[in-house]
Amino acid sequence: MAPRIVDKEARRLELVRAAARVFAREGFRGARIADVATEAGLGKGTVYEYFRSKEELFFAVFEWSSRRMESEIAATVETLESAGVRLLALGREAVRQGVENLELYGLTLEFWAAAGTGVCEGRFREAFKELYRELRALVQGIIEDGQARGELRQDVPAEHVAGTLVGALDALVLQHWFDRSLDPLASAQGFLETLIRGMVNNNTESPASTGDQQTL
Amino acid sequence: MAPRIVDKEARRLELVRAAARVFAREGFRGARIADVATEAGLGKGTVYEYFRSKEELFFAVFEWSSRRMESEIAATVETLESAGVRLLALGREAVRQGVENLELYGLTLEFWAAAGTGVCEGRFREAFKELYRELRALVQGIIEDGQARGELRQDVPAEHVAGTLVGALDALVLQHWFDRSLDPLASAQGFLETLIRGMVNNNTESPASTGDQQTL
Amino acid sequence: MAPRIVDKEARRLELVRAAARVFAREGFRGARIADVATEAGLGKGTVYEYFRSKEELFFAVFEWSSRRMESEIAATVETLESAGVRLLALGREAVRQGVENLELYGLTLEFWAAAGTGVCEGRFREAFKELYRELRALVQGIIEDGQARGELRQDVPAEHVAGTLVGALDALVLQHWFDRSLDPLASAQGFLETLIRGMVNNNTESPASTGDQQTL
Amino acid sequence: MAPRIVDKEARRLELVRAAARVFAREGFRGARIADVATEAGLGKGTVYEYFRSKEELFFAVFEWSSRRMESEIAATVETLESAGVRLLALGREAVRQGVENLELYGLTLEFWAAAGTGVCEGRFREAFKELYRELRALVQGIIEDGQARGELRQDVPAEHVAGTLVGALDALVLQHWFDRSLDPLASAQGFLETLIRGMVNNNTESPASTGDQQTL
DNA sequence: AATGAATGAGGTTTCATTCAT
DNA sequence: TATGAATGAAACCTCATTCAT
Repeated sequence: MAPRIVDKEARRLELVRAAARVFAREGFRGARIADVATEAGLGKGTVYEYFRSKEELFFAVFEWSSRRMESEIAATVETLESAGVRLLALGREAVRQGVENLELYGLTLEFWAAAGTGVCEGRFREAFKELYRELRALVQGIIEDGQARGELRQDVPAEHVAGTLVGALDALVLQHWFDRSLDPLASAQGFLETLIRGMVNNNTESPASTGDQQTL
Repeated sequence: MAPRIVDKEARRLELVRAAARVFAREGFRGARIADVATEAGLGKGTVYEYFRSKEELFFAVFEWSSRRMESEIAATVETLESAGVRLLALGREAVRQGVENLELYGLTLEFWAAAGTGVCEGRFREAFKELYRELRALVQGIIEDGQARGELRQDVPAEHVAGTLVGALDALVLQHWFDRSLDPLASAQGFLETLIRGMVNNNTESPASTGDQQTL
Repeated sequence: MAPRIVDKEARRLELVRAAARVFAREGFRGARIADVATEAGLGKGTVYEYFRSKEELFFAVFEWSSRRMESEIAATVETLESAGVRLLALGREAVRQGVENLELYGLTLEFWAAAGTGVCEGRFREAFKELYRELRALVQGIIEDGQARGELRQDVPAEHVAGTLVGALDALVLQHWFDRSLDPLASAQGFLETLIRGMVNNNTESPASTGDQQTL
Repeated sequence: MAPRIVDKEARRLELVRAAARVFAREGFRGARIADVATEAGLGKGTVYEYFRSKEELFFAVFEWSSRRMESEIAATVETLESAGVRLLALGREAVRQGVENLELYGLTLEFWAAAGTGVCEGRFREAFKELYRELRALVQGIIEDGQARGELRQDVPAEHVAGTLVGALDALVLQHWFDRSLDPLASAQGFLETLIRGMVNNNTESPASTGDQQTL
């Protein structure tokens, strides 16, 4: 009665991960469905049992990776208290993720391009809009929290700083991608300490002390 | 015969500009040589009189646009004095360029992707490495200048701040690309003011006063 | 065990009927085995328990439908006497069949194509040769019977008229298939009356009188 | 200035003729674009310079062949006078065309199938509707002309006879396609003489005399 | 007996590039 | 120098068929 027993959900995930590696390596254009199938140890046709098209698969990779990224970052700052500490932790985590999965960073560039002019343009753009909105909200929340606690100055434009900060961390990994001699973790640390110094309420208290408590 | 040389150069530029529009609109993958030819009002074969291949043409567009971008930014900060003012001006200019040529912003995404995994990967990566190196040097120079003048604190990690700042400005336009409701100019301004506040030497002197002198 | 055999036969027929609907709707090329399985409420693999291949299934549909068609037509003329009446009845029945099962008429077109250039070409051609031979023989028998009874002229070329008549009825449904505003029953009736008028022995006796006895 | 000089119209026709041969031989499904290209002595890609798709090419073949068929038939009956003679001539020509180009007859079967359930269904159906409408009108005109001249009986249902006759001729070639031992020309002749005998006004005058004057 | 997951052969189509004019 | 007709490599995707359960 029953056909071959497989966990379709698990196999789908396998395919997404295999596709992530191939897309990262070859780009959307350069990746062939056959490559993905081979990478997953399956037949070409099988890919189409799980994804309607190459675009669909690509988007699934995007969702998988952005969801993972977001939740890991959110988890990082969950338990901390001081806004300064949380921002530093967030920055470190964002950069760490990029650097530690550098072989997958090409994916981000492909996703951006897809959102720009490429495949499923609208869909990707919408998803990125939402993703960045959430990331900004996370950072903005930390800043506003710090303002409420009296830790940060009231005149810090939380929304603007949040938006720029989110982008800045992205961009650090980007530059590291181009130039491996750069140390994005150090840059994030140095930069954030400076930025935080511009945000803390009591300027006589060195913000560096906040940072010093962090183990890098 | 001599004027022919001028013509060739001019026509080459025409082609680069036409290609820029098409690549921005359709992406590298989606753009067809025939489209570029049509956009330039020329025959398909003619493109190959000026560029060996699609990749070559794409790279020419990259060089043309990045060179233009860089020189415009450099020009902006050339004549100013105070580091704070110069940084604000640079930020505004970088963002302004992106926003005012938003229809060409897709190009940047395509270039990144090309450097990531795509066409001429190595060549693009090398070029971006150099480009970002120069932009960082520009900003780093401004900061170090400010430190030398006593305007900025000695403990500001110029290199790290420079790297992150350059990326942050890029990223503001990126987010605007995804979400037009964001105002990258305002974000840049608010963010820079905060950052500069963390860099200036005499904390009793509000850095906002520096910013206030700027007409946005 | 014994009832199993009945089940198998019944299920095979179910599949043939389901396939008939799908092939008629989608054509041989457009029909997928999966569609047939779904239409029959069975699993895809099950189809292969009953038919070696898509072609085999297609041919089974042909045999089922042509056998049914032929026997229904033969039954119609079995009990009648006069050649004119029998020809009119046969014509009406042939057209009625086509029109009443118009949703299956696509099958005929597919079968013809299969016999022409397509799948199992030889097999279909042979089967059609036999089918038309039998239909012609049926009509030819009616005519020759009429001649033997003195009802029809001796100089009517029975074989030629039979062949053409058989085809003509087919073709009426074909035209109706293309243009629903045509009334193939009326055409068959009007045409047959004219043709019969050319065949009856005593031209003073109106063949229409023969037709008038028919209820349309 | 000028590229390779070719007569695009002529080459298009070459391709249509090559495609006709291949489609007739292999059917729409079995024919590969590569086959057509080879048959025309061109490269695969070239086919797509002239036809947007396989379907488009197929339809072009249909238009070419049906237009040719129609005009040849129309030309045949143009100069004749008597309705009987014209009908005999038309029948002979219709059959002759089919038989003399028997290697292309598979096309007709493919076209019918395409109109039934296949490719471009609607388009083909519409085209066939129009084609048959015109052929019927041609025959109907001949009959009505004969009625006006007093040659044919007033009570002949011109429209119904025309429709059936057109189809009958089609069907004769179809049967010949299945069974080469049949002589469709003889059948057409014998059938038409009988039919005409049922249509002529003065039954004392044998319609066969009309037919006898024809050289078969 | 029944199923449906897996498979890969095969064909359409696109488009960068060439080259005769 | 400019052109665009010709080309064929390359890749997506479909779906008949198999076979483990």
